[in-house]
Amino acid sequence: MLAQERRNRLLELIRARSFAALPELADVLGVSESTIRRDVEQLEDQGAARRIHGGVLYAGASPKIPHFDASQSARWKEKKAIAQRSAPLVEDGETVILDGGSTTYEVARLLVGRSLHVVTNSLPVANLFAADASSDLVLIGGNICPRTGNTQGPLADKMLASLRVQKTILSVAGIKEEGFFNNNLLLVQTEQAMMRAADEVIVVADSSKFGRQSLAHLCALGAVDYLVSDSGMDQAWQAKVRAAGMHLVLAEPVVEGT
Amino acid sequence: MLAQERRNRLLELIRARSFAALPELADVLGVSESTIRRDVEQLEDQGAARRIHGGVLYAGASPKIPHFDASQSARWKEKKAIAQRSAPLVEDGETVILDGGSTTYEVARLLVGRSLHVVTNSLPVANLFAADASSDLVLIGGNICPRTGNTQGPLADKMLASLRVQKTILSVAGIKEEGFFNNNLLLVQTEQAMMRAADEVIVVADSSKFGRQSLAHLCALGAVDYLVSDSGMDQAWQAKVRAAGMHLVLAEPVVEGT
DNA sequence: CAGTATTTGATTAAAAACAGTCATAATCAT
DNA sequence: ATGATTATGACTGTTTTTAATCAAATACTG
Repeated sequence: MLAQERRNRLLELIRARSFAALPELADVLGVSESTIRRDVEQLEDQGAARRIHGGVLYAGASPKIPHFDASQSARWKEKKAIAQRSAPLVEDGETVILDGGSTTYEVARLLVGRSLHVVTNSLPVANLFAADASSDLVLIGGNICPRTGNTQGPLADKMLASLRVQKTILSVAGIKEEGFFNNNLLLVQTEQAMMRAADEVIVVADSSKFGRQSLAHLCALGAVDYLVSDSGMDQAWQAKVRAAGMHLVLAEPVVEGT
Repeated sequence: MLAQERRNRLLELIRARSFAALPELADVLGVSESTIRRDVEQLEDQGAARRIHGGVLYAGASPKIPHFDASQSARWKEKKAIAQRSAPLVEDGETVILDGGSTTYEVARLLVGRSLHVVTNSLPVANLFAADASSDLVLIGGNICPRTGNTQGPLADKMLASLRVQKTILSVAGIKEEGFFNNNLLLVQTEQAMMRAADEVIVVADSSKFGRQSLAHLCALGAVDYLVSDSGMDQAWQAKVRAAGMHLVLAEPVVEGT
Protein backbone atom coordinates (compact mmCIF):
# COMPACT_ATOMS: atom_id res chain seq x y z
CA MET A 1 0.00 0.00 0.00
CA LEU A 2 1.41 3.25 -1.08
CA ALA A 3 0.03 5.46 1.63
CA GLN A 4 1.44 3.42 4.48
CA GLU A 5 4.79 3.16 2.82
CA ARG A 6 4.86 6.89 2.45
CA ARG A 7 4.08 7.33 6.11
CA ASN A 8 6.99 5.11 7.02
CA ARG A 9 9.32 7.14 4.88
CA LEU A 10 7.85 10.24 6.38
CA LEU A 11 8.57 9.10 9.90
CA GLU A 12 12.05 8.10 8.83
CA LEU A 13 12.66 11.58 7.47
CA ILE A 14 11.36 13.20 10.60
CA ARG A 15 13.46 10.99 12.80
CA ALA A 16 16.61 11.66 10.86
CA ARG A 17 16.11 15.40 11.06
CA SER A 18 14.44 15.38 14.48
CA PHE A 19 12.56 18.35 13.11
CA ALA A 20 11.14 18.93 9.65
CA ALA A 21 9.04 21.64 8.06
CA LEU A 22 5.89 20.67 6.23
CA PRO A 23 6.81 22.27 2.89
CA GLU A 24 10.11 20.45 2.90
CA LEU A 25 8.47 17.10 3.57
CA ALA A 26 5.88 17.73 0.87
CA ASP A 27 8.67 18.50 -1.52
CA VAL A 28 10.83 15.49 -0.70
CA LEU A 29 7.96 13.03 -0.82
CA GLY A 30 6.45 14.63 -3.86
CA VAL A 31 2.96 15.02 -2.48
CA SER A 32 0.92 18.00 -1.51
CA GLU A 33 1.21 19.74 1.77
CA SER A 34 -2.33 18.74 2.61
CA THR A 35 -1.40 15.09 2.42
CA ILE A 36 1.61 15.60 4.58
CA ARG A 37 -0.52 17.41 7.05
CA ARG A 38 -2.93 14.51 7.23
CA ASP A 39 -0.15 11.95 7.50
CA VAL A 40 1.49 13.88 10.26
CA GLU A 41 -1.77 14.16 12.10
CA GLN A 42 -1.97 10.40 12.06
CA LEU A 43 1.58 9.99 13.24
CA GLU A 44 0.79 12.33 16.06
CA ASP A 45 -2.18 10.24 17.10
CA GLN A 46 0.15 7.29 17.28
CA GLY A 47 2.51 9.33 19.40
CA ALA A 48 5.32 8.95 16.90
CA ALA A 49 5.60 12.61 16.08
CA ARG A 50 4.76 15.88 17.68
CA ARG A 51 3.15 18.64 15.76
CA ILE A 52 4.29 22.20 16.24
CA HIS A 53 3.67 25.41 14.40
CA GLY A 54 5.60 25.19 11.19
CA GLY A 55 6.57 21.54 11.19
CA VAL A 56 6.92 18.26 13.00
CA LEU A 57 9.15 17.07 15.79
CA TYR A 58 10.17 13.50 16.12
CA ALA A 59 8.53 12.36 19.31
CA GLY A 60 9.51 8.76 19.49
CA ALA A 61 11.38 11.12 21.74
CA SER A 62 14.77 10.23 20.43
CA PRO A 63 15.78 6.60 20.20
CA LYS A 64 16.28 6.99 23.89
CA ILE A 65 12.71 6.67 25.01
CA PRO A 66 11.49 3.99 22.68
CA HIS A 67 7.82 3.40 22.24
CA PHE A 68 7.22 2.69 25.88
CA ASP A 69 3.66 1.53 25.77
CA ALA A 70 1.82 1.50 22.51
CA SER A 71 -1.14 3.23 24.12
CA GLN A 72 1.00 6.34 24.07
CA SER A 73 -0.89 6.91 20.90
CA ALA A 74 -4.50 7.01 21.83
CA ARG A 75 -6.30 10.01 23.24
CA TRP A 76 -3.29 12.19 23.02
CA LYS A 77 -5.18 15.46 23.05
CA GLU A 78 -7.20 14.46 26.08
CA LYS A 79 -4.09 13.43 27.94
CA LYS A 80 -2.38 16.66 27.15
CA ALA A 81 -5.38 18.65 28.33
CA ILE A 82 -5.56 16.63 31.52
CA ALA A 83 -1.89 17.25 32.12
CA GLN A 84 -2.43 20.96 31.80
CA ARG A 85 -5.05 20.92 34.51
CA SER A 86 -3.04 18.58 36.71
CA ALA A 87 0.25 20.42 36.76
CA PRO A 88 -1.10 23.38 38.77
CA LEU A 89 -2.23 21.00 41.51
CA VAL A 90 1.41 20.69 42.46
CA GLU A 91 3.01 23.67 44.11
CA ASP A 92 6.61 24.79 43.99
CA GLY A 93 8.76 23.36 46.70
CA GLU A 94 6.62 20.30 47.21
CA THR A 95 7.70 16.69 47.02
CA VAL A 96 5.67 14.66 44.56
CA ILE A 97 5.65 11.06 43.38
CA LEU A 98 5.07 10.59 39.68
CA ASP A 99 3.84 7.22 38.52
CA GLY A 100 4.60 5.86 35.07
CA GLY A 101 2.07 6.00 32.24
CA SER A 102 1.47 8.17 29.25
CA THR A 103 -0.78 10.66 31.02
CA THR A 104 1.54 11.14 33.95
CA TYR A 105 4.35 11.49 31.46
CA GLU A 106 2.54 14.46 29.98
CA VAL A 107 2.13 15.91 33.45
CA ALA A 108 5.81 15.40 34.05
CA ARG A 109 6.70 17.31 30.93
CA LEU A 110 4.85 20.31 32.26
CA LEU A 111 6.56 20.09 35.62
CA VAL A 112 10.05 20.23 34.19
CA GLY A 113 11.69 23.49 35.15
CA ARG A 114 9.57 23.91 38.27
CA SER A 115 11.20 23.92 41.66
CA LEU A 116 10.17 20.50 42.93
CA HIS A 117 11.36 17.34 44.59
CA VAL A 118 10.34 14.59 42.24
CA VAL A 119 10.17 10.90 43.04
CA THR A 120 9.41 8.50 40.22
CA ASN A 121 9.43 4.86 39.23
CA SER A 122 9.31 5.71 35.55
CA LEU A 123 12.40 5.71 33.39
CA PRO A 124 10.94 8.07 30.78
CA VAL A 125 9.90 10.51 33.48
CA ALA A 126 13.30 10.26 35.13
CA ASN A 127 14.92 11.14 31.84
CA LEU A 128 12.88 14.31 31.71
CA PHE A 129 14.05 15.51 35.09
CA ALA A 130 17.56 14.11 35.13
CA ALA A 131 19.11 17.11 33.45
CA ASP A 132 16.85 19.65 35.08
CA ALA A 133 18.80 21.70 37.57
CA SER A 134 15.76 23.27 39.15
CA SER A 135 14.42 20.08 40.69
CA ASP A 136 15.68 17.20 42.78
CA LEU A 137 15.06 13.74 41.47
CA VAL A 138 14.80 10.51 43.41
CA LEU A 139 14.53 7.34 41.43
CA ILE A 140 12.67 4.40 42.84
CA GLY A 141 14.67 1.28 42.30
CA GLY A 142 13.48 -2.18 41.44
CA ASN A 143 12.82 -4.36 38.46
CA ILE A 144 12.22 -2.55 35.21
CA CYS A 145 9.21 -3.66 33.24
CA PRO A 146 10.49 -3.60 29.67
CA ARG A 147 7.12 -2.78 28.18
CA THR A 148 6.49 0.34 30.22
CA GLY A 149 9.88 1.35 31.56
CA ASN A 150 8.65 1.43 35.14
CA THR A 151 10.29 -0.04 38.17
CA GLN A 152 8.20 -2.29 40.35
CA GLY A 153 8.46 -5.24 42.65
CA PRO A 154 9.49 -5.71 46.26
CA LEU A 155 12.58 -3.56 46.02
CA ALA A 156 10.49 -0.63 44.86
CA ASP A 157 7.89 -1.18 47.57
CA LYS A 158 10.54 -1.32 50.23
CA MET A 159 12.12 1.92 49.12
CA LEU A 160 8.78 3.68 48.99
CA ALA A 161 8.02 2.57 52.53
CA SER A 162 10.80 4.84 53.76
CA LEU A 163 9.61 7.91 51.87
CA ARG A 164 7.09 10.58 52.73
CA VAL A 165 5.70 13.03 50.16
CA GLN A 166 2.95 15.61 49.80
CA LYS A 167 1.36 14.32 46.63
CA THR A 168 1.26 11.22 44.47
CA ILE A 169 0.07 11.36 40.88
CA LEU A 170 -1.10 8.01 39.55
CA SER A 171 -2.19 6.54 36.25
CA VAL A 172 -4.86 3.85 36.10
CA ALA A 173 -6.06 1.49 33.40
CA GLY A 174 -9.68 1.25 34.48
CA ILE A 175 -12.24 2.70 36.87
CA LYS A 176 -15.30 0.84 38.11
CA GLU A 177 -17.64 1.33 41.03
CA GLU A 178 -15.40 -0.97 43.03
CA GLY A 179 -12.48 1.36 42.60
CA PHE A 180 -9.38 1.84 40.46
CA PHE A 181 -7.63 -0.87 38.45
CA ASN A 182 -4.38 -1.42 36.66
CA ASN A 183 -3.22 -4.23 34.47
CA ASN A 184 -0.12 -5.36 36.32
CA LEU A 185 -0.16 -6.93 39.73
CA LEU A 186 3.35 -5.93 40.73
CA LEU A 187 2.76 -2.41 39.54
CA VAL A 188 -0.41 -2.13 41.59
CA GLN A 189 1.49 -3.12 44.71
CA THR A 190 4.07 -0.46 44.01
CA GLU A 191 1.34 2.08 43.41
CA GLN A 192 -0.26 1.19 46.70
CA ALA A 193 3.07 1.90 48.35
CA MET A 194 3.11 5.25 46.58
CA MET A 195 -0.31 6.04 47.99
CA ARG A 196 0.77 5.17 51.50
CA ALA A 197 3.71 7.52 51.16
CA ALA A 198 1.60 10.54 50.22
CA ASP A 199 -0.66 13.00 52.01
CA GLU A 200 -2.78 13.45 48.89
CA VAL A 201 -3.41 11.16 45.96
CA ILE A 202 -4.18 12.50 42.49
CA VAL A 203 -5.34 10.19 39.72
CA VAL A 204 -5.15 11.24 36.10
CA ALA A 205 -7.32 9.28 33.69
CA ASP A 206 -8.97 10.16 30.43
CA SER A 207 -12.67 9.59 30.06
CA SER A 208 -12.30 6.29 28.22
CA LYS A 209 -11.14 4.64 31.42
CA PHE A 210 -14.48 4.82 33.19
CA GLY A 211 -16.41 1.59 33.34
CA ARG A 212 -13.40 -0.32 32.14
CA GLN A 213 -12.20 -3.25 34.18
CA SER A 214 -8.61 -4.33 34.46
CA LEU A 215 -6.63 -7.10 36.07
CA ALA A 216 -5.59 -5.82 39.44
CA HIS A 217 -7.53 -3.81 41.97
CA LEU A 218 -5.61 -0.76 43.14
CA CYS A 219 -7.88 0.88 45.70
CA ALA A 220 -11.43 2.02 46.38
CA LEU A 221 -12.76 5.22 44.87
CA GLY A 222 -12.70 6.94 48.24
CA ALA A 223 -8.97 6.48 48.66
CA VAL A 224 -8.20 9.14 46.06
CA ASP A 225 -8.35 12.87 46.73
CA TYR A 226 -8.24 14.37 43.25
CA LEU A 227 -9.36 12.92 39.94
CA VAL A 228 -8.42 14.76 36.76
CA SER A 229 -10.17 13.69 33.58
CA ASP A 230 -11.53 15.27 30.42
CA SER A 231 -14.93 16.67 29.55
CA GLY A 232 -15.86 13.59 27.58
CA MET A 233 -16.61 11.97 30.91
CA ASP A 234 -20.04 10.51 31.42
CA GLN A 235 -22.48 12.53 33.57
CA ALA A 236 -23.36 9.51 35.68
CA TRP A 237 -19.71 8.88 36.38
CA GLN A 238 -19.19 12.49 37.34
CA ALA A 239 -21.87 12.07 39.96
CA LYS A 240 -20.37 8.83 41.22
CA VAL A 241 -16.93 10.34 41.50
CA ARG A 242 -18.23 13.32 43.44
CA ALA A 243 -20.30 11.07 45.68
CA ALA A 244 -17.16 9.14 46.54
CA GLY A 245 -15.69 12.34 47.94
CA MET A 246 -13.14 13.07 45.25
CA HIS A 247 -12.38 16.52 43.90
CA LEU A 248 -13.16 16.24 40.21
CA VAL A 249 -11.25 18.33 37.67
CA LEU A 250 -12.37 18.23 34.05
CA ALA A 251 -10.07 19.35 31.26
CA GLU A 252 -11.28 20.68 27.96
CA PRO A 253 -9.31 18.87 25.22
CA VAL A 254 -10.09 21.49 22.60
CA VAL A 255 -7.05 23.65 22.18
CA GLU A 256 -3.53 22.49 21.73
CA GLY A 257 -1.01 23.63 24.26
CA THR A 258 -0.07 27.28 24.70
CA MET B 1 22.79 40.70 35.87
CA LEU B 2 19.20 40.06 35.21
CA ALA B 3 19.35 39.61 31.47
CA GLN B 4 22.04 36.98 31.54
CA GLU B 5 20.34 35.10 34.31
CA ARG B 6 17.17 35.07 32.31
CA ARG B 7 18.98 33.69 29.31
CA ASN B 8 20.34 30.88 31.41
CA ARG B 9 16.90 30.01 32.65
CA LEU B 10 15.66 30.31 29.10
CA LEU B 11 18.17 27.83 27.82
CA GLU B 12 17.40 25.56 30.72
CA LEU B 13 13.74 25.61 29.81
CA ILE B 14 14.44 24.92 26.19
CA ARG B 15 16.78 22.10 27.01
CA ALA B 16 14.36 20.47 29.37
CA ARG B 17 11.54 20.60 26.84
CA SER B 18 13.72 20.18 23.77
CA PHE B 19 11.20 22.39 22.06
CA ALA B 20 9.38 25.44 23.36
CA ALA B 21 6.99 27.94 21.84
CA LEU B 22 7.79 31.61 22.16
CA PRO B 23 4.52 32.62 23.83
CA GLU B 24 5.01 29.93 26.42
CA LEU B 25 8.53 31.07 27.18
CA ALA B 26 7.42 34.68 27.40
CA ASP B 27 4.73 33.66 29.83
CA VAL B 28 6.92 31.52 32.04
CA LEU B 29 9.69 34.06 32.26
CA GLY B 30 7.32 36.96 32.62
CA VAL B 31 8.76 39.07 29.83
CA SER B 32 7.46 40.13 26.46
CA GLU B 33 7.66 38.01 23.40
CA SER B 34 9.96 40.54 21.79
CA THR B 35 12.50 40.01 24.50
CA ILE B 36 12.28 36.28 24.18
CA ARG B 37 12.74 36.63 20.46
CA ARG B 38 15.89 38.66 20.95
CA ASP B 39 17.24 36.30 23.59
CA VAL B 40 16.62 33.33 21.41
CA GLU B 41 18.33 35.03 18.52
CA GLN B 42 21.37 35.39 20.69
CA LEU B 43 21.24 31.79 21.82
CA GLU B 44 21.08 30.77 18.22
CA ASP B 45 24.19 32.80 17.46
CA GLN B 46 25.93 30.87 20.19
CA GLY B 47 24.70 27.65 18.67
CA ALA B 48 22.85 26.68 21.80
CA ALA B 49 19.43 26.73 20.23
CA ARG B 50 17.86 26.41 16.85
CA ARG B 51 15.15 28.73 15.74
CA ILE B 52 12.17 27.40 13.86
CA HIS B 53 8.87 28.86 12.90
CA GLY B 54 6.78 28.90 16.04
CA GLY B 55 9.43 28.26 18.64
CA VAL B 56 12.91 27.11 19.56
CA LEU B 57 14.61 23.76 19.45
CA TYR B 58 17.36 22.84 21.83
CA ALA B 59 20.51 22.39 19.78
CA GLY B 60 23.09 21.53 22.39
CA ALA B 61 24.59 18.07 22.39
CA SER B 62 22.95 15.20 20.68
CA PRO B 63 19.34 14.70 21.60
CA LYS B 64 20.21 11.05 21.86
CA ILE B 65 22.51 10.87 24.83
CA PRO B 66 22.03 14.13 26.62
CA HIS B 67 25.12 15.89 27.82
CA PHE B 68 25.81 13.43 30.58
CA ASP B 69 29.35 14.39 31.34
CA ALA B 70 31.27 16.56 28.95
CA SER B 71 34.23 14.19 29.10
CA GLN B 72 32.18 11.83 26.97
CA SER B 73 34.41 12.83 24.12
CA ALA B 74 37.79 12.53 25.78
CA ARG B 75 39.79 9.36 25.20
CA TRP B 76 36.95 7.90 23.26
CA LYS B 77 39.05 5.41 21.38
CA GLU B 78 40.68 4.10 24.51
CA LYS B 79 37.36 3.72 26.24
CA LYS B 80 35.88 1.87 23.37
CA ALA B 81 38.82 -0.48 23.19
CA ILE B 82 38.64 -1.09 26.93
CA ALA B 83 34.96 -1.85 26.61
CA GLN B 84 35.68 -4.43 23.98
CA ARG B 85 38.04 -6.28 26.26
CA SER B 86 35.77 -5.94 29.25
CA ALA B 87 32.54 -7.25 27.76
CA PRO B 88 33.81 -10.84 27.41
CA LEU B 89 34.60 -10.93 31.12
CA VAL B 90 30.88 -11.21 31.70
CA GLU B 91 29.24 -14.49 30.80
CA ASP B 92 25.71 -15.12 29.64
CA GLY B 93 23.26 -15.77 32.42
CA GLU B 94 25.26 -13.91 35.00
CA THR B 95 24.08 -11.05 37.16
CA VAL B 96 26.24 -7.98 36.86
CA ILE B 97 26.25 -4.51 38.40
CA LEU B 98 27.14 -1.71 36.04
CA ASP B 99 28.35 1.54 37.53
CA GLY B 100 27.83 4.88 35.83
CA GLY B 101 30.58 6.61 33.87
CA SER B 102 31.52 6.96 30.26
CA THR B 103 33.71 3.86 30.11
CA THR B 104 31.16 1.60 31.74
CA TYR B 105 28.61 3.09 29.40
CA GLU B 106 30.64 1.80 26.49
CA VAL B 107 30.80 -1.60 28.13
CA ALA B 108 27.06 -1.52 28.60
CA ARG B 109 26.51 -0.85 24.92
CA LEU B 110 28.35 -4.04 24.09
CA LEU B 111 26.32 -6.02 26.58
CA VAL B 112 22.96 -5.06 25.12
CA GLY B 113 21.34 -8.09 23.55
CA ARG B 114 23.23 -10.55 25.74
CA SER B 115 21.29 -12.75 28.08
CA LEU B 116 22.10 -11.10 31.38
CA HIS B 117 20.67 -9.81 34.61
CA VAL B 118 21.80 -6.23 34.78
CA VAL B 119 21.79 -4.03 37.86
CA THR B 120 22.71 -0.38 37.45
CA ASN B 121 22.63 2.97 39.15
CA SER B 122 23.10 4.82 35.87
CA LEU B 123 20.21 6.35 34.00
CA PRO B 124 21.98 6.30 30.61
CA VAL B 125 22.87 2.64 31.07
CA ALA B 126 19.32 1.83 32.16
CA ASN B 127 18.03 3.44 29.00
CA LEU B 128 20.18 1.09 26.97
CA PHE B 129 18.74 -2.02 28.55
CA ALA B 130 15.21 -0.88 29.23
CA ALA B 131 13.85 -1.94 25.88
CA ASP B 132 16.06 -5.00 25.58
CA ALA B 133 13.98 -8.13 25.84
CA SER B 134 16.93 -10.46 26.26
CA SER B 135 18.04 -9.14 29.62
CA ASP B 136 16.51 -8.36 32.99
CA LEU B 137 17.12 -4.92 34.37
CA VAL B 138 17.12 -3.81 37.98
CA LEU B 139 17.45 -0.16 38.66
CA ILE B 140 19.08 1.02 41.84
CA GLY B 141 17.03 3.77 43.35
CA GLY B 142 18.16 6.87 45.16
CA ASN B 143 19.01 10.47 44.47
CA ILE B 144 19.95 11.28 40.92
CA CYS B 145 23.09 13.31 40.47
CA PRO B 146 22.10 15.70 37.67
CA ARG B 147 25.60 15.98 36.27
CA THR B 148 26.19 12.28 35.76
CA GLY B 149 22.72 10.74 35.80
CA ASN B 150 23.65 8.24 38.49
CA THR B 151 21.72 7.37 41.58
CA GLN B 152 23.52 7.51 44.87
CA GLY B 153 22.94 8.17 48.53
CA PRO B 154 21.61 6.12 51.42
CA LEU B 155 18.61 4.79 49.53
CA ALA B 156 20.88 3.32 46.90
CA ASP B 157 23.22 1.84 49.49
CA LYS B 158 20.34 0.23 51.30
CA MET B 159 18.97 -1.36 48.19
CA LEU B 160 22.37 -2.71 47.22
CA ALA B 161 22.78 -4.28 50.62
CA SER B 162 19.99 -6.69 49.76
CA LEU B 163 21.44 -7.74 46.42
CA ARG B 164 23.96 -10.37 45.48
CA VAL B 165 25.68 -10.50 42.09
CA GLN B 166 28.51 -12.26 40.35
CA LYS B 167 30.35 -9.23 38.99
CA THR B 168 30.53 -5.50 39.48
CA ILE B 169 32.03 -3.22 36.85
CA LEU B 170 33.19 0.11 38.21
CA SER B 171 34.51 3.37 36.87
CA VAL B 172 37.06 5.39 38.78
CA ALA B 173 38.41 8.92 38.49
CA GLY B 174 41.90 8.27 39.79
CA ILE B 175 44.31 5.51 40.80
CA LYS B 176 47.17 5.95 43.26
CA GLU B 177 49.25 3.57 45.28
CA GLU B 178 46.75 3.98 48.11
CA GLY B 179 43.99 2.63 45.95
CA PHE B 180 41.12 3.83 43.76
CA PHE B 181 39.45 7.22 43.95
CA ASN B 182 36.35 8.95 42.70
CA ASN B 183 35.28 12.56 42.85
CA ASN B 184 32.01 12.22 44.68
CA LEU B 185 31.72 11.09 48.25
CA LEU B 186 28.18 9.79 48.02
CA LEU B 187 28.97 7.95 44.84
CA VAL B 188 31.96 6.27 46.43
CA GLN B 189 29.78 4.97 49.23
CA THR B 190 27.36 3.55 46.73
CA GLU B 191 30.20 1.98 44.81
CA GLN B 192 31.48 0.38 47.98
CA ALA B 193 28.05 -1.13 48.42
CA MET B 194 28.29 -2.44 44.87
CA MET B 195 31.59 -4.09 45.67
CA ARG B 196 30.18 -5.74 48.77
CA ALA B 197 27.35 -7.18 46.68
CA ALA B 198 29.66 -8.84 44.16
CA ASP B 199 31.84 -11.92 44.03
CA GLU B 200 34.24 -10.24 41.63
CA VAL B 201 35.04 -6.60 41.04
CA ILE B 202 36.16 -5.29 37.66
CA VAL B 203 37.48 -1.76 37.27
CA VAL B 204 37.62 -0.11 33.87
CA ALA B 205 39.93 2.89 33.61
CA ASP B 206 41.87 4.38 30.74
CA SER B 207 45.57 4.94 31.20
CA SER B 208 45.23 8.64 32.02
CA LYS B 209 43.73 7.77 35.37
CA PHE B 210 46.92 6.34 36.86
CA GLY B 211 48.69 8.55 39.32
CA ARG B 212 45.73 10.87 39.44
CA GLN B 213 44.29 11.71 42.82
CA SER B 214 40.65 12.45 43.41
CA LEU B 215 38.41 13.47 46.27
CA ALA B 216 37.15 10.29 47.80
CA HIS B 217 38.93 7.04 48.50
CA LEU B 218 37.03 4.06 47.14
CA CYS B 219 39.15 1.06 48.13
CA ALA B 220 42.65 -0.35 48.20
CA LEU B 221 44.22 -1.76 45.07
CA GLY B 222 43.92 -5.30 46.39
CA ALA B 223 40.16 -5.13 46.68
CA VAL B 224 39.74 -5.31 42.92
CA ASP B 225 39.95 -8.54 40.93
CA TYR B 226 40.22 -7.32 37.34
CA LEU B 227 41.56 -4.05 35.98
CA VAL B 228 40.98 -3.26 32.32
CA SER B 229 42.95 -0.38 30.86
CA ASP B 230 44.65 0.53 27.59
CA SER B 231 48.15 -0.02 26.32
CA GLY B 232 49.09 3.58 27.03
CA MET B 233 49.55 2.52 30.61
CA ASP B 234 52.84 3.16 32.29
CA GLN B 235 55.16 0.14 32.75
CA ALA B 236 55.72 0.93 36.39
CA TRP B 237 52.02 1.02 36.99
CA GLN B 238 51.54 -2.26 35.24
CA ALA B 239 53.95 -3.80 37.71
CA LYS B 240 52.25 -2.21 40.68
CA VAL B 241 48.87 -3.41 39.55
CA ARG B 242 50.08 -6.96 39.11
CA ALA B 243 51.86 -6.83 42.43
CA ALA B 244 48.59 -5.91 44.10
CA GLY B 245 47.14 -9.17 42.88
CA MET B 246 44.86 -7.83 40.14
CA HIS B 247 44.35 -9.46 36.78
CA LEU B 248 45.43 -6.80 34.30
CA VAL B 249 43.85 -6.62 30.87
CA LEU B 250 45.29 -4.15 28.38
CA ALA B 251 43.28 -3.06 25.37
CA GLU B 252 44.82 -1.88 22.14
CA PRO B 253 43.08 1.29 21.03
CA VAL B 254 43.64 0.47 17.41
CA VAL B 255 42.89 3.00 14.75
CA GLU B 256 40.06 1.58 12.81
CA GLY B 257 38.03 2.86 9.91
CA THR B 258 35.36 4.29 12.13
C1' DC C 1 -18.39 -2.81 -14.83
C1' DA C 2 -20.90 0.27 -12.08
C1' DG C 3 -21.10 2.17 -7.60
C1' DT C 4 -19.06 3.35 -3.34
C1' DA C 5 -15.36 4.65 -0.30
C1' DT C 6 -11.10 6.54 0.30
C1' DT C 7 -7.36 9.40 -0.79
C1' DT C 8 -5.57 13.33 -2.71
C1' DG C 9 -4.57 18.28 -4.09
C1' DA C 10 -6.18 22.93 -4.77
C1' DT C 11 -8.42 26.86 -2.68
C1' DT C 12 -9.94 29.63 0.81
C1' DA C 13 -10.55 32.67 5.07
C1' DA C 14 -8.70 32.94 9.53
C1' DA C 15 -5.11 32.65 12.81
C1' DA C 16 -0.39 32.77 14.17
C1' DA C 17 4.14 34.25 13.86
C1' DC C 18 7.43 37.30 11.76
C1' DA C 19 10.72 41.45 11.26
C1' DG C 20 11.03 46.09 11.96
C1' DT C 21 10.23 50.50 14.32
C1' DC C 22 9.84 53.43 18.09
C1' DA C 23 9.15 55.33 22.64
C1' DT C 24 10.05 54.30 27.36
C1' DA C 25 12.59 52.31 31.24
C1' DA C 26 16.58 50.60 33.33
C1' DT C 27 21.60 50.58 33.76
C1' DC C 28 26.16 52.36 33.46
C1' DA C 29 30.11 55.55 33.35
C1' DT C 30 31.42 59.78 34.14
C1' DA D 1 23.23 63.75 39.11
C1' DT D 2 23.50 63.54 34.12
C1' DG D 3 23.92 62.00 29.79
C1' DA D 4 24.78 57.91 27.03
C1' DT D 5 23.92 53.28 26.25
C1' DT D 6 21.38 49.42 26.39
C1' DA D 7 17.27 46.62 27.30
C1' DT D 8 12.54 46.26 27.00
C1' DG D 9 7.64 46.15 25.48
C1' DA D 10 4.08 47.72 22.51
C1' DC D 11 2.64 48.33 17.89
C1' DT D 12 2.53 47.74 12.77
C1' DG D 13 2.06 45.66 8.30
C1' DT D 14 3.58 41.53 6.09
C1' DT D 15 4.35 36.73 5.53
C1' DT D 16 3.55 32.03 6.81
C1' DT D 17 0.92 28.48 8.53
C1' DT D 18 -3.39 26.54 9.53
C1' DA D 19 -7.94 24.28 9.34
C1' DA D 20 -11.69 23.40 6.56
C1' DT D 21 -14.02 22.63 2.31
C1' DC D 22 -14.67 20.56 -2.06
C1' DA D 23 -14.02 18.41 -6.42
C1' DA D 24 -11.15 15.20 -8.89
C1' DA D 25 -8.64 10.95 -8.85
C1' DT D 26 -7.76 6.53 -7.19
C1' DA D 27 -8.74 2.22 -5.13
C1' DC D 28 -11.87 -1.15 -3.55
C1' DT D 29 -16.41 -4.24 -3.82
C1' DG D 30 -20.11 -6.78 -5.32
